[in-house]
Amino acid sequence: MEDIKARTVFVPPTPERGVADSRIAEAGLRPTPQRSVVYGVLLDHAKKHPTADEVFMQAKAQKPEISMATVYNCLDALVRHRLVKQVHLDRVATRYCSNMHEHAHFLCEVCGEVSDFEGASKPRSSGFKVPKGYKVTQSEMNMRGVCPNCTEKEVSR
Amino acid sequence: MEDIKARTVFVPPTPERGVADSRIAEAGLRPTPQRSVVYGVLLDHAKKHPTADEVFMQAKAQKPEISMATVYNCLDALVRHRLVKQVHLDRVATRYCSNMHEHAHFLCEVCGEVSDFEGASKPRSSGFKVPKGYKVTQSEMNMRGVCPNCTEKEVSR
DNA sequence: ACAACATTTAGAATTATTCTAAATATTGTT
DNA sequence: AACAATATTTAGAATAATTCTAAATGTTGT
Repeated sequence: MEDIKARTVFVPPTPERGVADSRIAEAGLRPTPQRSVVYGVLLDHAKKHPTADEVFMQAKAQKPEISMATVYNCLDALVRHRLVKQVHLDRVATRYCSNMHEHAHFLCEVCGEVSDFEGASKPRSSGFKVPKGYKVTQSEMNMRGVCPNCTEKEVSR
Repeated sequence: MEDIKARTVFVPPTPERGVADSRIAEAGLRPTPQRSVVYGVLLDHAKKHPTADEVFMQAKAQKPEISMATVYNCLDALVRHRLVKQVHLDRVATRYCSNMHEHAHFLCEVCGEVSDFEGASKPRSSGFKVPKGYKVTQSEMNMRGVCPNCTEKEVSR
């Protein structure tokens, strides 16, 4: 039997490589083709919060020689240079997010979809008292529950 | 050297098993010896935010036959019944926390220590606008940075 | 006492992530 | 341009966290 997934991998309309490259450079990173592709995938799929594995598959569609190790290297570099955020929603794979605006993440426990909630995700704006002496450099606010879609389905059962 | 405390004060080798058991029962879970030990470990080490592996080691000290699979089973049951929270701070092991008061977690990127910050960690109290239709059942606020101890050390280098 | 069901167990299997060492690419220096 | 120093990428092995499986044990309700 044929592997359908192999045919149906979503290949995005060539992302704005230029934007990716210049942001990578601005952030003080060398804009290698691999970083460019990895960051491009994240910019294109900002709403999807892909895992490293998903990024790898997308990146491979654009650059077949890319390796998983490189994807991890690039993701780490992008995270260290504040172009990308890690999202730690549960015990399984870390997700990545190129939306650097202040926002929180919501995981639907029924369908598994991740959504962005705009609003205060930083300690100050969310009314957090950071004890004296602590230097906070990053923060993430995560929620879980049921999304509107799944609530509807549950009710109508 | 003699242990004075051992003669003068009752130092329980295990936590208040009774407290653990009754809370487990209240939560609607059958209070098995394993769940009791696992929850007891978390109650005793609330400040330490141990990983499943660390819980396993502590639990084994009290109940040598306990298995890793059981520790995961118990942790999952405790989490599902809202006696314990998972803390997803980074790409490595999930941590567990028996402090169910509203609070956030802070990870020091230098020493790796995890601290609790009291304050608003729930969407409402932290001024979050949860979009209409979303049902939020759990939330966690996590921060990273440098703790006072490590800031001091860095400065004096 | 018995059936139905829940929990525990050891160990295998799976999955995510990190490591390693060699190959390749880039940068700065002459 | 040639060369050394440095950074990045690569494949694959290694490790670590978590999940799965099937059998054994324990519990509950009748």
